[in-house]
Amino acid sequence: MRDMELRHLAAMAAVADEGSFGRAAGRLGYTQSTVSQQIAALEKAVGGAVFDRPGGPKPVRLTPLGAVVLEHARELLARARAMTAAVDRFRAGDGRIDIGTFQSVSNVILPPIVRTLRDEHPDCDIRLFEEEADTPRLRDLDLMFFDGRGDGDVEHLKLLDDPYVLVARRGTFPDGPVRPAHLDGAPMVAHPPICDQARMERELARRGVRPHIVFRTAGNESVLSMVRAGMGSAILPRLVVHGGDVRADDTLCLHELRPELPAREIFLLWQAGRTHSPLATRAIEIAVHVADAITRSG
Amino acid sequence: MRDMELRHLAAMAAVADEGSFGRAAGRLGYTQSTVSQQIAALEKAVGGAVFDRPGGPKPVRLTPLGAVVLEHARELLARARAMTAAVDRFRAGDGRIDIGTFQSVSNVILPPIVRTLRDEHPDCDIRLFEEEADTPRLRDLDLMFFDGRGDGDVEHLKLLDDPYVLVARRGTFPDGPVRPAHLDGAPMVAHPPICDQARMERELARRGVRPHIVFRTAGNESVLSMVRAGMGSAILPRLVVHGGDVRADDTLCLHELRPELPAREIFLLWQAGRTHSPLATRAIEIAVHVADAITRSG
DNA sequence: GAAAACCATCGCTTTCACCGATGGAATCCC
DNA sequence: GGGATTCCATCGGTGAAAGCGATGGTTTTC
Repeated sequence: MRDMELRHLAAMAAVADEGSFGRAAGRLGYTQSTVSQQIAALEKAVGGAVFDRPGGPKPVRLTPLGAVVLEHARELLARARAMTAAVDRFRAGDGRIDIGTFQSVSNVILPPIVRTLRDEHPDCDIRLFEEEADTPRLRDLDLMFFDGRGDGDVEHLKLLDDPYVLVARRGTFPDGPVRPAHLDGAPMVAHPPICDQARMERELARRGVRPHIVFRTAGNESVLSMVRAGMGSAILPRLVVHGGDVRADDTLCLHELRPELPAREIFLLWQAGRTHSPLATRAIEIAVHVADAITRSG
Repeated sequence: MRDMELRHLAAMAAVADEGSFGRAAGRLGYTQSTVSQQIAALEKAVGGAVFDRPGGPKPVRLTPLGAVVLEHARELLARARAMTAAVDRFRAGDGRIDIGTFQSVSNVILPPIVRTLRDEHPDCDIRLFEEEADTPRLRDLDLMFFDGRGDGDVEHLKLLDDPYVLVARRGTFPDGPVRPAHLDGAPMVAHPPICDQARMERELARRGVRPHIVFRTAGNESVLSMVRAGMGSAILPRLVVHGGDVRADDTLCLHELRPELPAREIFLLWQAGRTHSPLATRAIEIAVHVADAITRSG
């Protein structure tokens, strides 16, 4: 089996189609003698003649063994063609891409990326994974959005700074910037202390600001609802309140923080040393572009 | 696609399984450097890396392109294995055989042949074709039984002489041999004048014997029934009356012909120059053996 | 820092794929 | 029948490349 070659099988199929070594050679771009040798090699590999050669102008004819071989050969060749087609599609940018994400990115950054990818590659297969763990399984993903550099064998590309803003029920603070120090002891709603939330809280603490966290939830909407309900204020990355519905909400008020807190940084991560698919490469380009647009419009 | 080789795909699959070029080489019986070059060749063929090599003791890892390629490669390799398995089975004698036959052979010669073949090759696929035309389609058959040499590009092997006997209603003729001359003008039932029947009738005519054919039918049983019913006698090859039911039938009487008519000759035919399958070769051997046994017992 | 595991690369030899030309065999056509 | 035609097999030659062994560079492990 090791000494069977697709080339030989292709030659055999051509000969069977044409009924002649010479014509098959013409079709394949070989010499007649080459086809003759290819068939001879194939016959040595399978251990018997696959064609009867009547000699003279009569067409060659499959032997019973040849019929068995050809039946499988055609399937093999079809599979080989399917493979090159799949490779070509892959190289053109179709195929599958697995992207890890989290809420802010899912809501704001990812939709235009997905739309652009699907516009450019209608047949591509985009799978999104919104992981909840602190350090998700980058192992099985092509790309992952994350608000940190990641650790281990991970390469990162910084997409944008996502500055923290204060979201409060209107009237809680005077309009305009708020000093973080004013939040000391204030009731606050917050995300769980994972990812950048933890870093941000450490930064507050470093400045001696210890807000009173009255409720933690991972749901952005839940946080905002609690703020609306008067449960407390919230320090949120701007992307979280990016949607028009928050800015247009009269019961809520956005305040810049002065002096500002170090912004949450959003990165695109991938396993170090991994070769990207064309689709992934393109996704990275688009992500950078989208992030720039958001930063400029921010 | 032409420059993809099964060898390379096998190497790739082994590397993917083992996670290491060196171990894959060991499994395949190659050197590490050879596997390295095989993968390099494959990567040139598909136009991109199929493995990421982290370097050091870390296992190599499929690239996205590699995943696409491997998926198809495994199918190709499975098909290739299926092909060698099919070829091996064929060489062992399994497979299909198409045999053309006619009534006497179907009744007497073929059953022991089929039984022996099926005993030796339980998985073989024996297809029988009882053609009615005078010169049937040998083209699509592996072997054909026929009471003549055939014409055109046909090779023949004589199996046996099948002498003609006279079948008459008991009492029509005195027991013992009958002279053909006594049949001149006698009422007779006969097969249609095809195949050897025509030759036999010409031979009778050559001897000046012109029986009165009162009925022709292709069915052996019909001929015998008509003889039983007293419609006339019949000159039949001995194989036709080979069954015990005829000899044991008190209403019928078998007479030798003296001087005897030239026997019908039964041949095994096949298309000239065709390579036989092992199954066909074996079938020929068995046919010769069975024919000898019949001749000896006849 | 030494050792170990791993893959790429470089000569080198040998195999073999392919070509062009030639020869033998069967058929077709006058 | 004999020449022309249409086949495929084979031979010698050339160039590519498959495989090997040895070497070197890289990364991890201890």
